[in-house]
Amino acid sequence: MSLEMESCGRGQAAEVPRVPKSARGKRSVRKKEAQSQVMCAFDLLATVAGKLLDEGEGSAGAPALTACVKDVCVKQEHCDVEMEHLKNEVTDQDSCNESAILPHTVFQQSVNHARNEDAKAKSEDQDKESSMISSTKAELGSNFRAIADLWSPESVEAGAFTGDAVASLMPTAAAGFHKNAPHMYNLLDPMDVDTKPPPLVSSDSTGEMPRGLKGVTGYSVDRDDDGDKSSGCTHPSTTANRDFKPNCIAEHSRVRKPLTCKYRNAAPTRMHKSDLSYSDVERKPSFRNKKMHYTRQRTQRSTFKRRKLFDRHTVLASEFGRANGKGNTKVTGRNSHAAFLEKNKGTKSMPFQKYEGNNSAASNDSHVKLKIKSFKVPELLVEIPENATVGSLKKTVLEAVNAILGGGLCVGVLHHGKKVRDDSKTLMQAGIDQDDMLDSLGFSLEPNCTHNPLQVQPPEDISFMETIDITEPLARIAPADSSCKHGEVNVSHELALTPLTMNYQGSDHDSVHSPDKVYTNSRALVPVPAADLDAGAIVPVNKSKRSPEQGQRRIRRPFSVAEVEALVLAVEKLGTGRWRDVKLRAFDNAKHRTYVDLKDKWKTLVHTASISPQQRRGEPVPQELLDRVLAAQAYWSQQQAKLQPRTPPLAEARLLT
DNA sequence: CTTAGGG
DNA sequence: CCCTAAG
Repeated sequence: MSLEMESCGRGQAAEVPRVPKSARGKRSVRKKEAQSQVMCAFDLLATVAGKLLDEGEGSAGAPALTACVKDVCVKQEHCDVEMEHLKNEVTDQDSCNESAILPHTVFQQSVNHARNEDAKAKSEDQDKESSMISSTKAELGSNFRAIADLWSPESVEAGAFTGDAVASLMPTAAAGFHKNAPHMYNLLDPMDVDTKPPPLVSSDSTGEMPRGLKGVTGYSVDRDDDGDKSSGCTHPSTTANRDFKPNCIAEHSRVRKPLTCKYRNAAPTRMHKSDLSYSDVERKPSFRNKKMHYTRQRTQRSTFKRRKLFDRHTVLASEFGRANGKGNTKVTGRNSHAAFLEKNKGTKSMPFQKYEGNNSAASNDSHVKLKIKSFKVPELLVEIPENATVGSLKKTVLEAVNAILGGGLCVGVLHHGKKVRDDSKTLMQAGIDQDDMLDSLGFSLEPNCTHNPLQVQPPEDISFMETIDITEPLARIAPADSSCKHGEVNVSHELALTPLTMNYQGSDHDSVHSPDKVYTNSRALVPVPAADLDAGAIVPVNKSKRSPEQGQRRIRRPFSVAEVEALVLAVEKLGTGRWRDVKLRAFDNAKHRTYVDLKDKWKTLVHTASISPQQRRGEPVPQELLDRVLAAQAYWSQQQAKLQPRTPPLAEARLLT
């Protein structure tokens, strides 16, 4: 076994609960929404906890923060995905799972369509696997979501899952940031259904740039078009699937509609307080968040093509462990090794501890404190190259776990109870051999990876990365292609998460809930700024004046090169005046990143491209991209100008005639 | 809600 | 990123 270093390119991020700001202005509304979100979050957690308690699922003895590898085995091809169903369904599974799965299902379909015959067989396998993964995630998701939200609110959203499904079907793309381009996940091409005609160029009605553009700007539209549209299928810069036309996408939208409706209609059920579950919450978007994602409205009312059914309903987690951005977002050895991923499933058991709220003094203060001692993730199937490094092992496991919890966690490796910090060491060098894996290897879930081992990645995009970072799933496919040269390690273990302590209040949706505190006791775990909690929690209806709660400024999330690349691609095609479309097209899955953000980013990009490299700061953006930024900016500005002077294309055409 | 711009 | 004015 030799190794290859791989840093854990992922950090957790918890996003400060925030109501989509698009609805700026109406603070009162925002407040209310946040409030609702918090309430729901707590209700959920409470529900989950309650269920578990009822089923006496507590494994008091589970040592927190550690996991044991119970089983290691080498397998051939794909992992056997055992779809062991969760035993403790926390709630209305049907609707819950369904909603969680839909996205993938749809995605897969389109992806498969896109694939070529020769890839068909493989595709099916993968498809199957993805499917299972999706299901698994859905299941786990429904059960863990509430908790997971504590760490990573966004990643739990449907969008996050979607990415994986697609990713697993993706060919092993070349290295480079492209691979992560978010647009690749957007199979749903707004352009295909968008009724809004392109603003500038008539020939652009199909979302294509005028041919002439090529000459003018120097960038190829074709590349963009094909690569982009076939997104989930191929690397944008790859010419491979050029011929592939995104028809499936359009279909997609259509297909989605019914599903969406289904989902929406599934809301009606009854449900008691005790029944209140995640799904329940989900079904009440209106209640939780009146202003759904901005992309929603238009969509819903117009074509239903969107599938954004969930809103973020988290408010507990907060940002933490933010890497200071800057250059450390790079994942090394990214494409170097193939192998990976997981399969997991299993039952989850979360030992809870319930104890009366001491301060229940407050009259009807029905607080209930729940202490989650640990989480158990029964089975995780991990595939790693024989020459995997500790780092890659961590990453792999992390990814598997993230897949379950939705991200926001880091994985630590313990050997004989001792933390193995050097990620660059090979398992062997670290003294871990096959035999060891059976009994002396352990994993720990760490909320924050600020220490060297697990490289820190700015919380950045949990959701974004989650969705666009197809690296992982991709990797997983590789082995298959290479006829699985690598051994597959089937690791079955328990993962104990740091305990969580929080207060939870009854689920009176109409009342104000105010979690006292949410925290985990492990160092560095999601420190929740009081503000955040207060934000959603306390919404003094009368306190007209300051409500800084809400005011929390969103955490800063530097755009990664991948994002920039996606942005550039989208703008090249759509122009600079259609941010909403750009958003939909390239950042549909990035819950954060509003179109305003994109617009702002573009603004800065243009600026950045104009200044000398020395003056630039932050993660350096490839000059190539900057050049494209300028080209696109120039081009679209020109178009803009053209239209301005009351020179309708037609008129011009006539003139020419 | 979206855009466009200034802060 | 935030905030606003406009559409």
